[in-house]
Formats: sequence, C-alpha cells, structure tokens
Amino acid sequence: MANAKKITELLLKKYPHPRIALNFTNPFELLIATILSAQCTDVKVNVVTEKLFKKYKTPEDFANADAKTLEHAISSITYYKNKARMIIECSKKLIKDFHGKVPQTMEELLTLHGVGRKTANVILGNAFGKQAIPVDTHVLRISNRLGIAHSNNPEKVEQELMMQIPNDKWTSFSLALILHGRETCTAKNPKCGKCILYEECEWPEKR
DNA sequence: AACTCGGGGCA
DNA sequence: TGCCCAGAGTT
Repeated sequence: MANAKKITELLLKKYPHPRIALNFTNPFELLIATILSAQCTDVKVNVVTEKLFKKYKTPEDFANADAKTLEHAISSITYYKNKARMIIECSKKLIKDFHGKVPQTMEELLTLHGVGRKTANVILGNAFGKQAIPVDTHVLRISNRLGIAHSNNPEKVEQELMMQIPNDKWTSFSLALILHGRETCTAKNPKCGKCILYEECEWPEKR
C-alpha cells in the first residue's frame, strides 16, 4: 500500500489552498453550480452562473422557471437539457421537503434530483465545512494508479481514502488531486516525468 | 452493468 | 477533425 500521508503532504505542498473556480460560499448557489459542473469545465460553469444567478437567486426562482428559458440560459453547458430539468426538480424538492434550505446530511442531499454521492460530498465539504471526500473520475483514476485505492467503485474508494488520510484534509486532498489530474496525472498521456508523486506512485505503467 | 445526455474549447 | 470535460438518471 502506497503512503497516503506522504502523498497528501506532497500534494498540499504544491497546492496549499486548492480551489477550483467554483468558489461559492452560498450553499444553494454552490449546489446549482456543482450540478451544472458534471462532465464540464469549471471555467465554463463560472461564465454561465455569473449571469444565471443575477436572474435566478432562490429555489423558488428555479422551481418556477420556464424550462425552455432556463435551457437557453445554460445552453453552453454540457447536458444542458438534462441539467435544466435537474435543477428545476431539485429546487422543487428543496422547497417541498427542506423549506428551501440546502440540507446538511448525505442521506438528505441524495434525495435531491441531480445530486449523487460526489455532488453531495462537494456540498458537505465546501459549503458546510464537513469532512468529506468527493470522488470524481480524477480522484478515482489517480487513487488507483497511486495504489492508495483498489476499486472502480467510487463509494468504496471513498472509504479506502478516509481510512488513510487525516480527516481535516479530506476536502483539500480531493481538490488538490483534481488539479493534479488536470495538469499532470491525466487520463491519457500522463506527464509522469514531471510528477511530484513519482517516487510514491505504484502504478505499473508509470514512465 | 450498460446506456444516454452533448456543446464548446483547444490542439 | 478528434479529444476532453468536479456525473447522474434511466433502462
């Protein structure tokens, strides 16, 4: 088993305050932005949400939105038709079951349309300061390459990582690993020669 | 478990 | 032109 603590240390040394561009402190805005961010670049989401949140501010605004109008407003985002429906349904559910407030538990978050385990963990970690490890495709891929995880099941990897990484660093670890995945440990043609984790990495295919 | 959604930016 | 992008819902 690779040394997860050492890996975390090296990652957070390179990315001391890891932040992707989705920098919302408002839980509801972060929720909408995170749903929009699936399979899409954060930069693109930022461009869209900057305008979007001037027109739609509350769950009521989204719940009562005209679907076509909302689709048009986010049409530069990946899967925009699905996501327009998702955030409308999600907002209705928020109003119906949670008084329009974003809930703060995994179980409750997972009842919201468009919110899966990864998105729920983003909200818990980044909006509510709870200890959570969002496992996206980057975290999944790299954790397995490094040898700190041994599964293609995100929830299982989440459990594996939680056992090895200090809990106060879970959220920043996830963010740092995503940045590392974009810049260095890419899905195809990874830049192993420039990798700060080369010595720790147990990936048989590392070059 | 496999399939679907899906447009723009960039090499 | 081809490749890639903070996944989730449906079948």
